[in-house]
Order: sequence, then structure tokens, then C-alpha cells
Amino acid sequence: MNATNPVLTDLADEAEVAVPAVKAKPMTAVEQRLREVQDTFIRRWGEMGQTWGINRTMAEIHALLFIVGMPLCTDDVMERLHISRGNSSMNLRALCDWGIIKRLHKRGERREFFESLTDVWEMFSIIAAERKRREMDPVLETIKQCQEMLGEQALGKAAKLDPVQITRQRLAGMEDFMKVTNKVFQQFVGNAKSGLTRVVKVLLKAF
Amino acid sequence: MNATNPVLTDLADEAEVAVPAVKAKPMTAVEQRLREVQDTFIRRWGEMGQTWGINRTMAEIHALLFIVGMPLCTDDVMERLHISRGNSSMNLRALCDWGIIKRLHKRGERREFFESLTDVWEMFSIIAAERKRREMDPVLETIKQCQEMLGEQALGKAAKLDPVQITRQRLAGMEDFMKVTNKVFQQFVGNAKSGLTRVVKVLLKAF
DNA sequence: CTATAGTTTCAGTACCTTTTGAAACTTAAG
DNA sequence: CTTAAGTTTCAAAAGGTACTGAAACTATAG
Repeated sequence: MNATNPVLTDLADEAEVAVPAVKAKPMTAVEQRLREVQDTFIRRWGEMGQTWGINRTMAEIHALLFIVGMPLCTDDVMERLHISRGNSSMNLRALCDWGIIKRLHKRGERREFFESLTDVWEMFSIIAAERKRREMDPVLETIKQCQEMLGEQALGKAAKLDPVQITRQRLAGMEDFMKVTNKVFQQFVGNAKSGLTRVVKVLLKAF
Repeated sequence: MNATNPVLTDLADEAEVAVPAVKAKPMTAVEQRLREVQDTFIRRWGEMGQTWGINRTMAEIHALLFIVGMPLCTDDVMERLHISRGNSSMNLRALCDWGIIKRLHKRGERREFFESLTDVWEMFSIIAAERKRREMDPVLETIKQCQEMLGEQALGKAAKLDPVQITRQRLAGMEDFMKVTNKVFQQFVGNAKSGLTRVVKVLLKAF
């Protein structure tokens, strides 16, 4: 993977010829090593994001800010990830909207910096809350709606194999599940680290 | 949503003219109502699937089999969802591979039928296990790999603001989180309904 | 006010995923 | 063996999503 020329590894085009580094301050061996590590992490995080329905670049930007652990500006992100200004800007904004990165003004600096939340538990908590709201709640609502539509109209026939009965049962089963899942999600919200570790402790003890 | 002509609602092209129903046995009012309900559910489930990185059609097929609650054959699925044979076939296979629907041979029938698992908890359990394996495990492995790469080489300088130190801390934080999450997922596997409800009871009591 | 540094937006393009439809394949029965 | 019913595969096309680059915009300093 990092076979050929480890010097200019910067996450994008590995097959590229090692450009003579236009205005490069050289970078020590340790710095190179660190960069490789960070890039490995970023790449993997991007891949995972994708399979969970999060666009790869957004996940990568977040991974970058998280793993580097210091504020970066738009241009830093662009250069490091080889993406355009527009892309960078949009995704940084989206991440801010999610609340898992923060804008940061430096005294005497014109441009803005961005910083990831530090606490992984808190980040997860925020994401869980938001996805619950956006994705589980609507399903629950739809189920309720379906149950109403199936209400008392055809309830007379209680024959065990009646298709209506079956669908009723399925809806009920799903509702049951979603309600409980929702509750669990809710426990996470606002509890962040403390709450979560408590949850986890309880869980692990119970088994 | 179900404004105009509720008769031929079959989930696909709502703007289409109501074709005189080529070989239709007419369908009672109750049957129509049931179909509407099922379609509503299917549609929503498909949408949700998409935001979780599952292709919409696959989610819809699963929703169909689940909500109808009786075995359907490939052609049933094709007709009901207005999708091609190839598409239907591929996705049915994929769902079987996941293990959340089952193949079913009917005596004296040539073609195959498919049936959803009934127990929502069991389905979730299966999905959770598989996604853990496919998506969390690789991340954990990458983190370990990163930690090794960052091993003892540059460990000398323990200055609090050393970039290497920061990245080390971030990796550790993420590892911590992923390990625990993994554990929780593991509790679900093979425990299905009984295990899960137990988990949930424990959780809800603790808060 | 103008000049400058930086950010956001967006139409067009590139890329990737999904779907189709038809051909190849499989299986069961005669 | 042949025929028929059904299933799977896959190249090509459609459909979507994400990215770019440049123009429009905003804010700050002089």
C-alpha cells in the first residue's frame, strides 16, 4: 500500500510522480510517519462513512480534523484532501450543522478555522440523536398512520390467516421494536460520555 | 398523497392513467385499503434504508415480504414493485445472503418463494452482527495498525502539544469507543428477542 | 469609498450505483 | 434426449450524487 515513494503521500493520487514540492518545507521523518498514519485513518473512516450513508468526503474531513486535533482552515483541508474549495466549504458547513465540528476565530486572523469535538462519545451522541430524529421518527409516524388506515373497518373478521390480520401483526411488531430502539437512543442524547459509559457498564455487567 | 384514483395504486407510477386492468380479478374495498397501507409502509421503509446505506429496492423488497407476511415468488415481487426480473432476482439473493429472508419450496410448485423472517428483533440482530463484522472490525484493525506505526519511534518527546501525542490520544479515544460499541453489538448477536428485550429492560431500569 | 482576503453558491461535468432486458444457464419432466 | 418453466448473469443505459471551478458575495482594513 505505501510501497513506492512514501515521501509525498498525501492521501490522494498515489500513482502520481513525486513533484519537486513547490514551496515545501522539507518535513522530518517523524512528520512523514505521522502523516501516513493520519492518512490511513482518514481513508478508512471515509470508507466506513460511505457504507453508513455518509458521503465519503464529509467523513474524511471530519476524520482529518479529529485525528489532527488542531484547528485547520479551509485551505488546509483542501490541500490535504485534494478537494476543491466548494466541496470543502459545503462539507465543513454541513459538519458544523451536525454539530460535530466547531468554527473558530483566531485573534488577528481573517480566515476561519475548524476544530473537531474531542470526545468520541459526545460525537456519537449527537449523531445518534439527529439520526433518530430524521430517520426513525418518520418511520414510527408512518406505522401509526398505517395502523389508523387499517383501523376498525375490516376488524370484524378475526380469522387467523386473514391478510389484514397478518399485516396488523407485522405493523405491531415493527412498532414495538422501533419504540424501544427509540427509547434507547434517547437515553444517549445529552448524556454523552458519562451517560454512555454508565449504559455500557450496566450492559456488560448484566451479561 | 392518495388523492386521485385509489383503485390501481401499486406503488410505482402514480401519475399513470388507470389502465383497464388486463386480467384483473377486481379486488374488494378491503383489499384495496390493505394494499394502500402496505405500499405506504414499503415506501417509507425504502426511504429509510437509503439513508442507512442500503439500496432502496432491496429495502422495499424486504419491506414487502415482511408486511405481506406470506411467501411471494419472483414475479409477485416484480409486479408489485414494478422492477425488472434481474433486479428482483439479484436483490432477493442478496437478502437471502443477509439471512433476513428465506427461500421456500412449495410442494408441486416449480418456482421458488420467498418469506421474510417474522421476528423484528431477530432481523435486527442479524443485521447488527453482519454490519459489525463488515464495518466496525476493519476500523478497529486500522486503528491498531496506526498505533503500531506510531509505536516507539517518536515516543521520546512527551510534550503535551506534540502533534504525535495528540494523534495518539485521538486514536486511543476512538479505539476505546469502538471496542465498547463492538461489545454491545456482540451482546445482541445470537440473543435475538430474549437477549435484546433483556438488554432493553436493564437499560430502561437503569435510568 | 476601494482594495483585499476570504467564503458561499451553483451550473455543468464527472463519476458511481442501480436498473434493465435479453441471453445463458439450470432443473424437472416427458 | 427435448421441451418447458424458471433463475441468474451481465453489458449497456439510465439515473443519481458528488465535485469542480468560477462567479457572486461578504467582511475587513485602509
